[in-house]
Amino acid sequence: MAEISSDVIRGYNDIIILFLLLNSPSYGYEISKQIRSLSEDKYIIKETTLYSAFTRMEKNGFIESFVDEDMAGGKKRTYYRLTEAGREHYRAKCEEWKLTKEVIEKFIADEGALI
Amino acid sequence: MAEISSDVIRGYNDIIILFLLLNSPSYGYEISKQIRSLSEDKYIIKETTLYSAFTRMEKNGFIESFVDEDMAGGKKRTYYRLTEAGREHYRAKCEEWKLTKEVIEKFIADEGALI
DNA sequence: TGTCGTACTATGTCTGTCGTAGTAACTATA
DNA sequence: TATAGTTACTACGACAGACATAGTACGACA
Repeated sequence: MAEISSDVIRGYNDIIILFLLLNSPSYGYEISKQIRSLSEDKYIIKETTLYSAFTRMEKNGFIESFVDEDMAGGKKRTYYRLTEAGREHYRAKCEEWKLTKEVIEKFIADEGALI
Repeated sequence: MAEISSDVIRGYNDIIILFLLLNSPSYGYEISKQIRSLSEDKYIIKETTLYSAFTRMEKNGFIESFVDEDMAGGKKRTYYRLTEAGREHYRAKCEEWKLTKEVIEKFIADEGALI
């Protein structure tokens, strides 16, 4: 199965992660599984990429973290919730995506033209 | 007018440049103008990005350069032509694009869902 | 004479992604 | 009871494509 290279995805992890936070807070491991299943195994985000995206986006004010201390066994889990700025960032990124898509498609040759 | 940021485009300059070399050799300045006009001013590639892409893609065997020494005024111009490997690279990148598009669209919310 | 367009080259920086490694608790299986 | 697997991260360093800034040099045109 063909895989999507990292370079292609660069800059789109934001959209992907924020989408999964639109309706309710979530945490790293769950988001990673959701990306995998929603993309039907076509995109498997690297752990380091995901967690560094969290750090970056929190610094930018797009998400906020809170820790669930009361899990069984004393384990901790860090949740992230979308801020209003994050929602706006998501909207803007989606607009950008539409534009990008239009532009790139102008540089895709017809099947036949490729011999 | 909204502009496309570099991160969005990252990894797609290859497709864009190679597309413009599919039918005939060309050179930096012309390609840059063609990108601008074909995208209707929505994407203006940076000179340094373009020329470093040439260097990289020549190193990878996707394109070959030759110099036109006989221009009026003794000026030189470096042309690039697509190799067979470059054509294959272009094909592969287009396939990857289709996959990427499908995946990313799964993470784009409906207009209405965004309040 | 000076500005604009053409056609690049050089050098260094930034940043999102990735590779590698490690920690630590719980859970199912043999 | 041992051990492999899953969950849930953190730390650190490296890579590479894109970018900022600057400079070179020729021709055309006013």
